[in-house]
Amino acid sequence: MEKTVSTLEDTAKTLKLLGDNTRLTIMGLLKDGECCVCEFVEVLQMSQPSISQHLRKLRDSGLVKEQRRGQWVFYSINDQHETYPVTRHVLEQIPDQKEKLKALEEAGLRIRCDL
Amino acid sequence: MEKTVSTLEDTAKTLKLLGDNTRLTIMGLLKDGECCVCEFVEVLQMSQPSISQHLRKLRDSGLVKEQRRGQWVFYSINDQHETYPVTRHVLEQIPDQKEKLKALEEAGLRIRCDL
DNA sequence: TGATTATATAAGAGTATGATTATATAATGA
DNA sequence: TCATTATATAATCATACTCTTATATAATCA
Repeated sequence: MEKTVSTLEDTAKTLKLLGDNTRLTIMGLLKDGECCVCEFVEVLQMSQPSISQHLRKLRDSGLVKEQRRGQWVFYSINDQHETYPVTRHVLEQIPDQKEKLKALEEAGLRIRCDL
Repeated sequence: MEKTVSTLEDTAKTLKLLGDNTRLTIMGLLKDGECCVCEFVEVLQMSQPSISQHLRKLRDSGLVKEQRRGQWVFYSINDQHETYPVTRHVLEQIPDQKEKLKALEEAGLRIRCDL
């Protein structure tokens, strides 16, 4: 039970970022591990630039980390972020997004990159 | 430990509302009990219409309730709201706003309405 | 090297947001 | 009833947001 109180301003900033269906879904997908951009595009059925722009906001704020592996860029949740406790709790309160990834996997579209 | 999972959309809507410094401060003030509009105006040092508009958003979404008592309108947190668990957790993670109300009280500006 | 795949960035349009100013409504009290 | 106090609403404006389209960058592979 961590009592890491963040500033009100930092918290508001994080909540604003999470307060968008697309970004909240992205974070929900990342809850179970990393994903690469094309997976978000596939799951969310949105244009690649739109996804990239959302990811940039999440990355700029530090909520997610990115790591390039070959031609892919993988994103993951930054659990070192100041407001991570709030983020994690939020992600525990929304419906699990795992099935969406499972559907991807069954369609053979899941990226398994072991570079 | 309630596991009331709300829809992702409802959660995003709530987070968006909380993701604003003014509204998050308002909710933080309400955490310790009801407040009336003029108290928010005083504490936040913002114009009355601006505060009213933020309160309307919070009320329209159901995050807060309003109750008129005489010439004052008191607002309080609606703990029956679908996404209340997330809201409460968020409010537990931000710095306490009690001192601001205490300052009001000491200045004789706190409304004690017993209608 | 050139073609392909994955991702990022830039520019533009349409919409939403949040503040201000002015005004309306509601309750109180002389 | 009229003036005052508290609050809500409407109109306006500047800014921020999110999407689309077009293009740039980066890595891979033939």
